[in-house]
Amino acid sequence: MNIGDVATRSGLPAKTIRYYEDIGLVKPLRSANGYRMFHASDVHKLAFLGRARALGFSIEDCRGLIKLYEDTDRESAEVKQIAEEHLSRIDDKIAELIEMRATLATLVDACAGDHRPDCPILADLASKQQSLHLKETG
Amino acid sequence: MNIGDVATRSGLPAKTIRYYEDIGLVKPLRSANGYRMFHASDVHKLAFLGRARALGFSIEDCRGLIKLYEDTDRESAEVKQIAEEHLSRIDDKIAELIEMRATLATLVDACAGDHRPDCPILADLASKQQSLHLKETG
DNA sequence: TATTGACCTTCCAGCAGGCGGAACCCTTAT
DNA sequence: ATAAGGGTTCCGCCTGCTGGAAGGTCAATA
Repeated sequence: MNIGDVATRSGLPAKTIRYYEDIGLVKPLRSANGYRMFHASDVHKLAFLGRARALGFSIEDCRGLIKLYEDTDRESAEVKQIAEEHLSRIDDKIAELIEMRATLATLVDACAGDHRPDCPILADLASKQQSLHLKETG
Repeated sequence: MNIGDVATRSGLPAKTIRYYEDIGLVKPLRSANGYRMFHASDVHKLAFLGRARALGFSIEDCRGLIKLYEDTDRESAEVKQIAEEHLSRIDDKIAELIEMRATLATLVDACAGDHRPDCPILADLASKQQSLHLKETG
């Protein structure tokens, strides 16, 4: 089947599928006119990739997951490890964003947001000495 | 003052400072030997940028914030608006990550993670036709 | 004076993970 | 014959830097 069909069925843009071929995630054959020819299993694989990417797995993670997926003898521990590492990265990212959010929310709340020029947000950015959110540890 | 000093005092790598000059965030003069010459105010500005970046503001946000910072007649409402928009983006990102985390945590919990090949994580990625497809079809 | 070694300079390449567009080819319908 | 709607490659752009090569400059030392 052609790339357009595969795009529709897998839910990935054709551009992305070409890119995935570029980086070796899929290897479609070519027909006489140069068009990529995909198998049904490629649609499956691409949808798998789409879902893994939607869960935030990196391309390299995906490469590993695909490999494990295609190896029916793999140990589930290997998969779980990749997932747990990713989970941990997500947790770190969430923690980082929550801290950012707290600092920023404090500043936003402190700012009148009216016609006057006085602004605690800029004041804080300009001089961390009087920060409203200093880290006590670290 | 030379770029090395500025890097030390502002806390930004020299590479980053050169990049910031490239994109017009700072405009140091040049001495006879071609070295960049920074004012004390540049150190201040770069530290400002570093803190804004640490709060997750984009470079374009920073450009706006710097401009507002240097305009003593600006209305705090303008600053607050930029900050609130950013806060909203942070909230969206946090929500997205928390949802990802929940899905992934469920899968990780369901996976034995032992020597056996059976893995709910891969099973889910391989055939979850409906849930992650909803945003495109509905 | 020559030579380190630490500075500084520019430019080129690359990271993730693609997106947008140009320029062109293939197929089918009208 | 032509137009629409596939497909192809290639190139550059996005964010926000980071690393490295090749070379100029400066202060200190042997």
